[in-house]
Amino acid sequence: MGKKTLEIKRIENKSARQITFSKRRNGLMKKAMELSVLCDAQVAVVIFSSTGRLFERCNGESLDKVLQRYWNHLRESRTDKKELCFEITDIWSDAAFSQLVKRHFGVSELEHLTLTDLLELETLIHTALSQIRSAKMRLVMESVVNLKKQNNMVQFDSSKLSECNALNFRLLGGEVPAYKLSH
Amino acid sequence: MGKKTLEIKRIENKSARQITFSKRRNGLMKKAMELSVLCDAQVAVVIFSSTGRLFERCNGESLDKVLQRYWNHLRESRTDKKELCFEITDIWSDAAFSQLVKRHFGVSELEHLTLTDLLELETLIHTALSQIRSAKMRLVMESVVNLKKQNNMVQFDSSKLSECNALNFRLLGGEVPAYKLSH
DNA sequence: AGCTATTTATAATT
DNA sequence: TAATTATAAATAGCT
Repeated sequence: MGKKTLEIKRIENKSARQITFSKRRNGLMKKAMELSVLCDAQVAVVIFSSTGRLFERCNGESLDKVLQRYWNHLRESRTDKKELCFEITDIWSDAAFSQLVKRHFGVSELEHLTLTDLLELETLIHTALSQIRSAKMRLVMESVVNLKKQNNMVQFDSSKLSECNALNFRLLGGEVPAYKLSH
Repeated sequence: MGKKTLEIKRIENKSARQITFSKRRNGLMKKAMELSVLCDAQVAVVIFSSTGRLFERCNGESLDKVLQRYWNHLRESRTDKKELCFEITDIWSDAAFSQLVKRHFGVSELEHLTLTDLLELETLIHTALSQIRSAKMRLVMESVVNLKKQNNMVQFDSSKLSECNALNFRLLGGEVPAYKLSH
């Protein structure tokens, strides 16, 4: 499509490659737009240049939304594989969690969250998790100190606290801490 | 690009639209491939037809990987916004969490996870969270029963357990449960 | 960034 | 549904 047929292989000349990249990138984006309009389709294009620059294009809805749809598509096609050792639970059955989402994003359906929302949500969850763990750790440490003082009573509750802490570590893949509560 | 210039607007005739979709989709995918090879770029195309069918194409690496890169790109460009009320913490600073990832996916760097991995990870986290919460709840309930029996001692530890439980609910957006431990 | 000779993509048709 | 053809669009090489 030019004065000579161009063989489809990496253009070695750097500036020629840069020019071709710019021209063809525009062409691709235009065609993506045309396809979406003509055929009433959702089209998303993500391009990273060799220098790491990001270019994105999407019709109508945001790229987030299309990729969210892709994401859900993956999730659905994956559920029958049942690769996980845990049972798959519906996260929306957890009232506290859905309240978190509702408070932060004002929606109650996962489908209404965009990729950006999910990123934020992910950060929130991780932050909450680590805050919970460190706070819990602090409380347990305090308990250790206090229990050592009152060593002979309250055995039941110290074992419960210990159990509770160990559970966290097991579920999240860590080891039970060395300073086990004595009983 | 045909016998007549086609106006870029939705093709109303359904079968004509279907034919154009098929042709132009192939054309777009071909151009995406050419761009990636000629210019050494990563190109990902995601198309949903009006009937909901998914078509995807990506050069070399998997689509997952490119979208993962897009994902990371979003994450990076978002951190300076500081929209969150929580401080943003690096999830990899949490040893227990990184062990979970290492055990399940065999990698220790977030960048090596694909979208599919992240989906699995997300499920794992949610499952772990709800298991922790329900287990914790059960332990607290047991404690209530036992503490009521031994009502006059162990005040310190019952308040700690209560505090620990309340913390969970606050961080994760729920309400502190009604059955507060007495002290 | 523009120009133009060609190649490529594709709309209409079969 | 696949193949053909006439034409529009994209673009390689230059400037």
